[in-house]
Amino acid sequence: MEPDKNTLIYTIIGTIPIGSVASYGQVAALAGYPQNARLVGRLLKEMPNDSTIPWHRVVNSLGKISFAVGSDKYQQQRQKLLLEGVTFKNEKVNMREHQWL
DNA sequence: TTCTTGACGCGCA
DNA sequence: ATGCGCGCCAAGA
Repeated sequence: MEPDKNTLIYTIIGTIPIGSVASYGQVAALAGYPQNARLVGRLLKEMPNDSTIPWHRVVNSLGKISFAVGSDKYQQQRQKLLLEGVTFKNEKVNMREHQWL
């Protein structure tokens, strides 16, 4: 396997503090891949379920969860964020208060 | 090997 | 605010 990008990305996501969120694009940029937000999404999708990384703190640039509203995954992520004190406004995170960086 | 997909993002109308 | 097109690029069919 090629742990390079993966490890770096996972590490970065791991540094997102509780109560805040980052966009796929931001994480990608920090990892040195500006322009490739999809890379982040793909890795998260293929990440092992037993991993402890806070994947739920990653949302799209609009502050919305990248899953169909009402879907199982959507509910899960929303719930995790709510538990950390993240507030929403019409299915969108209040970026003004929770945006990382 | 080519074509389609997709946990994205940005510029423009 | 909303929709559309295009760029990105690895995985799957």
